[in-house]
Amino acid sequence: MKELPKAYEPKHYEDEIYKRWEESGFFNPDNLSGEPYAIMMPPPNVTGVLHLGHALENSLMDSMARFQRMRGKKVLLLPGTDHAAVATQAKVERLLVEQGIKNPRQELGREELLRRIREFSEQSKSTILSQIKKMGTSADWSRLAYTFDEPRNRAVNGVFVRMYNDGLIYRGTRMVNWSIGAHSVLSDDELLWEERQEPFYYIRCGEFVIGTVRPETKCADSPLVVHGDGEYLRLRFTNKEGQEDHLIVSKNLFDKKEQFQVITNHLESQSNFQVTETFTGKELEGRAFEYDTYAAKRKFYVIADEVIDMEKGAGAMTISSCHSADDYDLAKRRGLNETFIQKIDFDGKMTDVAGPCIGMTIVDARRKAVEIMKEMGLIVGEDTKYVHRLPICYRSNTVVEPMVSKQWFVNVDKEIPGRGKTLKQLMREAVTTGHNGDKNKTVRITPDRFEKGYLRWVDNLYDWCISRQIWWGHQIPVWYKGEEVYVGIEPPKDEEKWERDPDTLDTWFSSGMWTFSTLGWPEGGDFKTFHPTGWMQMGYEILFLWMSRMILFSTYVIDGIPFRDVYIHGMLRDEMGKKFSKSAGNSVDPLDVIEEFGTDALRFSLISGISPGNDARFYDEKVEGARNLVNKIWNISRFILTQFDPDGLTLETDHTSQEYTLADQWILMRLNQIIIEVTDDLENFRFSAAGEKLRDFTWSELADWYLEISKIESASPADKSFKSGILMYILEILLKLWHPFMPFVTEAIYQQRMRNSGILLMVQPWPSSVLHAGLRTDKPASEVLSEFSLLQSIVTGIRTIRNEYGIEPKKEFSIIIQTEKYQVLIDQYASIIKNLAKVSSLTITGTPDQPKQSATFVPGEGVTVFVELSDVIDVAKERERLEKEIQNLTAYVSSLEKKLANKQFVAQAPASVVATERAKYEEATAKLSALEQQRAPFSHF
RNA sequence: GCAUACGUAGCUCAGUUGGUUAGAGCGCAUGAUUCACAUUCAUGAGGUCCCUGGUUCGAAUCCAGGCGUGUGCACCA
Repeated sequence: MKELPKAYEPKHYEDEIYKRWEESGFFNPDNLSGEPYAIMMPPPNVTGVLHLGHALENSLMDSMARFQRMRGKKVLLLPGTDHAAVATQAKVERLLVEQGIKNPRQELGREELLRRIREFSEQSKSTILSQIKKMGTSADWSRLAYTFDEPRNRAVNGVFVRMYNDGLIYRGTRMVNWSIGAHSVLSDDELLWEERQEPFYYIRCGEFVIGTVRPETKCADSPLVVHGDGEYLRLRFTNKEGQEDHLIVSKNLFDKKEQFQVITNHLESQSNFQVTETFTGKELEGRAFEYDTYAAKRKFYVIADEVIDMEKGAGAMTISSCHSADDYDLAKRRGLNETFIQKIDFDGKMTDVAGPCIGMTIVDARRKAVEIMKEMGLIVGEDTKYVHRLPICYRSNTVVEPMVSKQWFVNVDKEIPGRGKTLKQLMREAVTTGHNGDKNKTVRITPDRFEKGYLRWVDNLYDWCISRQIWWGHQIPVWYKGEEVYVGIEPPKDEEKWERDPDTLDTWFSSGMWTFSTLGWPEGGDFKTFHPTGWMQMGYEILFLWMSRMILFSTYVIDGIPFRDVYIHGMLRDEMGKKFSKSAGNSVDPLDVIEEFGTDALRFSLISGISPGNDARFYDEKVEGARNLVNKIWNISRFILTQFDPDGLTLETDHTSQEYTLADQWILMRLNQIIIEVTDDLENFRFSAAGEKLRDFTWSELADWYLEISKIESASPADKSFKSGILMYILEILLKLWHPFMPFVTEAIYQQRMRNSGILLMVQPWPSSVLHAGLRTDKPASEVLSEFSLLQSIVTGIRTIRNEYGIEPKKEFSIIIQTEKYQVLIDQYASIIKNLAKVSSLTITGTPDQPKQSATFVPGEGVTVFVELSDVIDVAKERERLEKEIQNLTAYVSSLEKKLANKQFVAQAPASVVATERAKYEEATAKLSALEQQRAPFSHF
């Protein structure tokens, strides 16, 4: 075997290996056989760059894909990107503005702007895709999809038309969320809520006092609304000018001294408010008066309605039907048609009802309106500590305004013709009873606690607003000619006479079909083979945005579920637990990490120490640890491949049971257990647990013990040749087990092992849990394991004493092991003990004599070890050491004694538990008495 | 307000249906270096499993209450 470098250098292998995998064709399931198994890559934004979240997702999905592929499945990991409608258009528009194009939509027009966005995203697409390749993702690039390409457009239009014909899609005027930054409507689920402190103004309106954080909208409000059962007070006071004045406020506000103080202070009219009249809201209803707003003189009248919350503000409000969801509902309900006055336009500018504020932005208008109202004496109070939450556009990061507009919606509550169910019910069924009550068509969510949240979300769902006033996206397949409406996949015949709806569809409308639109639906082929997909993973933040829509479309369109399993992962945070973000300056570029530590190290550090649905921290030390592990695997392999003969005996054919040493049997049994456990963990998505078990086996058992022992047990050429067979066997399995986690290093080693013969590890069969037929032993596994563990205890016990007495490592000493039961065993493996513990002479005796000047320990029942220390023995120290051990053991024994003396325990606990406890007790007692015997001589000192 | 998750060693976290003298990695301490690996090895110190009560023969684990932290939803004149 040729020389291998001392340390694994990822850079020398990764790109080359990836190329080989790609060229092999095994990323493409057409070249694989077996049961189909598909994983759809959650498509990253086409304009995005790889971040840690992608890195985590790629690690997870690729580990799963590789595991399933090795298990003999026909695995399709389908890659793709998302056109991310609003986000992308907003991003490109921002860039264009920076380049001096003030209003890109106006200046460039639809076609040209689309061309620019397309150009930008095509360029960007290759970046993210090549970055995904760096992660080692074993995706089938020949099936690369894009949410905004032709096949996906056909699917989107087809589904839209079908839903329209089923009456599930309708057009209506509604209060919607308007993002001024994105210049588009958003669905409820696209809002982020941000807490802000903004002044809350008490404004007079005639004698009435209303409260608001939006004084700029108080230019054209009417009527004034009070609660019918609310109590209101008319207060008399002396104003700044020293004149008598009146205000009507809710009793609630007046009684809340701290709140009312805001008004008192403002009017500089301390404590001389006198209640002159009291009314209920009903009594006030119908009053009419004229009053000046900051913009114009207006007529007001009073109505009473239960929408008013007496606990809030002043217990009275005026209506802004076009700019508040509650007001809109109220106005609709009460038929207050004259209140639909638009004060803010879709660019976020004040309209011509705003008087002095016409054309101003909301922020400017607010400042100006307050200024004017202050001069007019309309502002009677200002609560500067008011905190409320504002909806923010998740894409453009600007405040979202409630606005009234005509939009397209998906009706989630309408019964689907011929199905007897609503979309809501379909979404519910898929995770509860199974689609159409079929248990085999159930989406299983891991961890299952997210199921509750999902169901609650489904139950509270309102119609989904799917139209967007942007150009970058699937244009709605609807044409208008006067009052006529045409909806179809193909344009109407005399197309030029029709006008197409300029709006596009919500990006989630297309990504919701991702599991089947990517498979050529409705044409078939791949769709038939791979749907429903096997596994999907995503962060909990897009559970509602994406998962729910995939379930909606799958169940409605293709009458099935989109995937059998969905694994929800948490978010990655920095060392301090903060979110990664560019603005916080803590972002980590996965490519930098790969450059420094290698892809395998990055992948393993992302996957270990995490649990589904919970956030995890990511920091350098974690990657360093993973890098060290990668290197350890490299060196284990280097040792085996360079020190032993790869072409010698094989375990499969040349080994017979008698030749196996205890260590051989032990490591093979442990390996067998690890195969079973790791397979089970991966089948149940316990990536972290699987990784930890493998790490522990690889490092603490294989490297630290078995490889060390194999050096000792390979003294003769025959023994060495025998060992080679075992080591090659273990190495091959080890590489396979590690492959899903660390595809590059394992493949690199495998290529060395196979002498670059072109055989790829990535398609080798996953190790089976059955012990190799070559290993036959009369001993049960438990006996092998416990015997080996005794040897380990003897070795570590000696090392401990050596350390405690500060004996130089080079100094060899003699030990005596007193045992009846294990004489043969210890004698047989004396050389291991001597080598690993650096012991020059080892005597085994059956007689319980204690040599003088020695330290003692009991590694297990029936064995006592004496370490001869002659001149270095420190009697006091030795006595103390033994004393401490005995104390520990005594406490342990007595706790077991108590347990076993408990009749209820013996009677009620399962027999196996009682037996285990009894065995523990017996062993501990035996150890204890052995130790006490050793202490006796010391007690004289 | 409602919901949900979390609270275990100095730090980051495991601990799968109740049965361990409660674990790992990192960090720390002591010592080792030609012989696969200092990206290494050996050894060690370090825990009121947030608190209180309950269920049970038995609780880090189940239940109730409390405290603390995070997140989602709701409210949003």
